[in-house]
Amino acid sequence: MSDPTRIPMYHPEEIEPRWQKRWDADGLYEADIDPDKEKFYALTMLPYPSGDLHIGHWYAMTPSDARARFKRMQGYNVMFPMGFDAFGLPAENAAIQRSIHPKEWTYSNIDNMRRQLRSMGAMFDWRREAISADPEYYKWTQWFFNQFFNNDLAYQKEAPVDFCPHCNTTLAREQVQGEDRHCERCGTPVIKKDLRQWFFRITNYADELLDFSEMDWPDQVQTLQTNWINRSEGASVIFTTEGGDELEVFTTRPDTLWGATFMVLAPEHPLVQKLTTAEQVEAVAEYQDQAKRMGDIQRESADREKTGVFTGGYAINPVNDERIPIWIADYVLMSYGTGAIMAVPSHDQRDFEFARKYDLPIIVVIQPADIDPIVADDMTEAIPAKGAMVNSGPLTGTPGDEAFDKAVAFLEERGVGKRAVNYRLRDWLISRQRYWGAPIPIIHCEKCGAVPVPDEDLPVLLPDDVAWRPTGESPLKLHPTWRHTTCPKCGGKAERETDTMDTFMCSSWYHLRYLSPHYSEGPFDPEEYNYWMPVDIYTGGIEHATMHLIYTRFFHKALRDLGITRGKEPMLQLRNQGMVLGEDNEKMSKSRGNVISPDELVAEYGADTVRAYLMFFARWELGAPWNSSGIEGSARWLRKVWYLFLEPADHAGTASKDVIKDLRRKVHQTLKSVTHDFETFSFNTIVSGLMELLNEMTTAKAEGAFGTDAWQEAESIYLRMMAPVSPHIAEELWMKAGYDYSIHTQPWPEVDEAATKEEELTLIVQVNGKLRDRLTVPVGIGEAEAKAASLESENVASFLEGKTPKKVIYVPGRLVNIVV
RNA sequence: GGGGCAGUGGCGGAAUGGCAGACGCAACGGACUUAAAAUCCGUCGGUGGUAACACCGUGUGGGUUCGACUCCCACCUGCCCUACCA
Repeated sequence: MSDPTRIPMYHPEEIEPRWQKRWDADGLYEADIDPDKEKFYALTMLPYPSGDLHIGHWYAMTPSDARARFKRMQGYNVMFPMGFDAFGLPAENAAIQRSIHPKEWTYSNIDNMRRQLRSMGAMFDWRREAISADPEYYKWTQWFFNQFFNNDLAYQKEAPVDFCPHCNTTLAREQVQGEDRHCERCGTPVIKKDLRQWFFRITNYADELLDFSEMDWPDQVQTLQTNWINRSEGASVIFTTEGGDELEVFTTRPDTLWGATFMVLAPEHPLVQKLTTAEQVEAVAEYQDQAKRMGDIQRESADREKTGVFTGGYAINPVNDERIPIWIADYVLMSYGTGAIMAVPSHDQRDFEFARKYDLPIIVVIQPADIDPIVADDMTEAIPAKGAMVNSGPLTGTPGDEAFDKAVAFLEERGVGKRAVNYRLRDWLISRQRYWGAPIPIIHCEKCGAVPVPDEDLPVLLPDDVAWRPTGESPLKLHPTWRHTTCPKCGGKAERETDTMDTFMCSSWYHLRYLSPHYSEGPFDPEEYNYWMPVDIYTGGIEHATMHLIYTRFFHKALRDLGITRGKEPMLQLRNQGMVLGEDNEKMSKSRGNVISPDELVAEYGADTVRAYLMFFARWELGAPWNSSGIEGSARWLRKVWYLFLEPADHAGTASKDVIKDLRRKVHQTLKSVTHDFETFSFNTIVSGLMELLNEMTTAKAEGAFGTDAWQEAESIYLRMMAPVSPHIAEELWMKAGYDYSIHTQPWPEVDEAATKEEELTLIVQVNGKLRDRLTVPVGIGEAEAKAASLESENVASFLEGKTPKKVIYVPGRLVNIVV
């Protein structure tokens, strides 16, 4: 088909850099405020500068870019920025391994990745690039800390916190993962340490974070966040120890209060020492030691047999004044609720196991209607089902559906408890004992306490000359001079906070820095904010559901309450891509040797082919294993497109009216579906639709359509449809065809609805729902006509076997179903 | 233990409740070529049949419906999240 002597061959390696240079020089993708145009802020998660852009980045960003381009052609003023999340543990760990300064390592990686990102041919507006490790960026990260500190959203607290012994730093609860409770970054199981750390009051926003009503976010992310926050409704109840101390517990089952036969405290509970009697001191101390040694990993495995020790102390059950023993056991966690529970063995499985093991009394107080009368001594497991209250003093007989409310009312009347809500969400621990992060802008003064560095003194610069090897202490503490300063309040001798901030703090607001990355009057230029915010579409991986995506929502809401941002949510729409696995169907990793390098692919096929394949080869939200021969299909597609439009045809202009009509129909039908698929993120069917149209156009060309008006229309529409997918070849062919520069500033083509209409349709004829015949009939066929034609079909007759149809169902334009 | 997602040819996948398997990859047969690559034409879910065609077929079992890959219920398998959460 191709004759290289007549037309140039398709050489992406020549075309792509040429257009990238031209677009760059022309500022084609620079997005500025334009009050006459509707704005569209398209955001994709910024990469970590870990060295190389991997195929996962391309997979995430290419469709995001294509859709941003599509929106632009639709007439929106589209901003699509890019930057680097440059602080944090991985950069530092890698730097340690290689003995290079983290700064040097990070910034040389950024240079490399910026080059790789440019090779994608994406419409990033590089003027808006933001790098979180730049002082002009982290100045404002620190400023936000001050805002939080000054408004009681940041506080310091000594607490048992998660500590990664490999990374030598504390972690937020969200950054501890999996059954073995390992570090999100390095995979090492964490340990608990008692440390004084900085926290943000994200729990103030727990309820608001559960409200997704004004967002178009995937259900899955909403569910993950909802489960993570884990709101539970119940009651807080005040028990009193015999020593007169109040012992508050949280329960979701106030209706079982009369069945509480003992209490259990976490071994670390502050009241334990006071409660313990002389006889029990030794046993309690030993158990506490043991619990401390064991750590959370073993403690929290539910299948382990329950253990515990009696303190010797007693409490009074406030609903019936019963005297019940107080135990300690490691199945009660200090980090949830109040670190103390009332134990109702009859209706809670854990309490049941514990009671059986230590021979504690079991009293049945709930009798579900559909279960035989429960006898405590015969129970083999707890009965957690709701039901009518029994053995419950004045509330005995209360039906199951009223039990909760009545019990709470009873508590409130007596003044011993109240309705309460508890969350699993913990406050966000942001202190890190590492070097490569934004210093927490606090000065500790003996007289004045923790004093924020005045805003005008920001940024607190990270010193370069630091021994940044991790020791478990902040490296900044080891710097000879850095920490020594004077108190901004009293002028006395004082010391800087030496911990740095969690890098998730930097990434919680980067979408705001893109608005005006060099603005010096504030974190962002309000004028830019007013025009561009909120983010219209945010794309990225779902692994951030309970980390970045919850932090950034909190950040926005907290800032809104401080008058800095506006609106309920920062990102209106979210879509998550899946993962590209290795060809062996395993996660890509260097150790497995199954990593696919985008640089090599670009060198071999060109960026346009890689882009097209990434959009085509899987359902975007699911991902799939890589297939290195599959990409040949996309390469073939682009080659075919190239020759389709450039290679002259025999019999040009001789096409019949029918060929022209069919061509226009297919073009406009494809335009309709491609437009729809861009809107709905169905990227794979965009490419398959274009491939299908190519096949049809190849036939039409052979039938003489080349050179006709309809052909020219088809070409113009085809190139514009493919421009978001493969921007370089589209531009090249567009210019070769003699249209105006640039294809990427052209309007999205309009569907000619009339042209999409079929004249004939295939009428499906079914007998009892089974396909028996296909009839070609005119589109305007009436019901009676269609039914009659179907009944006349010979195939149908053979299946009717002379029986009379009971019913004939007609679906206009589709089918006739004959029921016998 | 709790929650979520997924299950369609050898593979990736397509299908507003209405022709299952579009499009592509791989494979096979053929054309072109000294040859290979590239390109082009054709076949390509299973069983039976020379064929026309018939029957079966979207993880399993039920249900709703004239009609189910699609909706509902239960289950199986895989992946992900979460977990003594009181």
